[in-house]
Amino acid sequence: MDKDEILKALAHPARMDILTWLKEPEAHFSGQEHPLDMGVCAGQFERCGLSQSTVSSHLAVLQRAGLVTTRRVGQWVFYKRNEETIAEFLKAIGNL
Amino acid sequence: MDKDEILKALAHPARMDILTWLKEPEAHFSGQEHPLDMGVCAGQFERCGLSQSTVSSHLAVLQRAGLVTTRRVGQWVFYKRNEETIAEFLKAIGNL
DNA sequence: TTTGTATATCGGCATTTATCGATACATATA
DNA sequence: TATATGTATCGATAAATGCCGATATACAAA
Repeated sequence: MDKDEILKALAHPARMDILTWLKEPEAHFSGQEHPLDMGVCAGQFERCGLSQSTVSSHLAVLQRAGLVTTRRVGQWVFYKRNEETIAEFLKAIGNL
Repeated sequence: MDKDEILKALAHPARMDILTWLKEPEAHFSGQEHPLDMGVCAGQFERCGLSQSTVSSHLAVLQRAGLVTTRRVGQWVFYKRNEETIAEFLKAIGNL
């Protein structure tokens, strides 16, 4: 758990949005073709208004920081929050 | 309380260090000439290894984000944590 | 094998950030 | 007033970040 890397990852509104959306997949990605318990398909996040390549890059930042996990299924990559790391981070930042 | 601005402010190790040091002034700035309840003198933070101008810039970022308050006394400027804003931020980030 | 779809990576560009030394500004003191 | 000290701002430069379109890669299906 690299706190500095996590803070840098959170310091962008699009990435914060993605993490927040992922907290309630049913509320934000109900239209997804695949079952939501597999995670949320990368392409779904293009709703933030950025290009596919930019979104992919933001997702990579979140993953490198350990804030999300990914799972490839066929041609798709599904994203989920990594609640363990997030909880660990929150505990650490809690006594800021 | 601008959460995004605060996250950006926190996303630099030197600024995190400064905020952390300010949490326990007695532990980190006991050598200061002035009483610590006035705050910590700007120059004290040069111990992070950066130049005076760079440190001043980092302090300005923290202040703009509302994370610290300043008070000029004579030729010195004293810094204190802004616990209200920090608490508000922690509450907001708490349900990340 | 060819085509189509989803995602990642690459190259390029613009913007932002970090950093420093030099200088300006504020205040205290001689 | 002149000088010294602490802090902020300026100008320059390098590095990092964000963004896009184009291309590459992974996989599925025809």
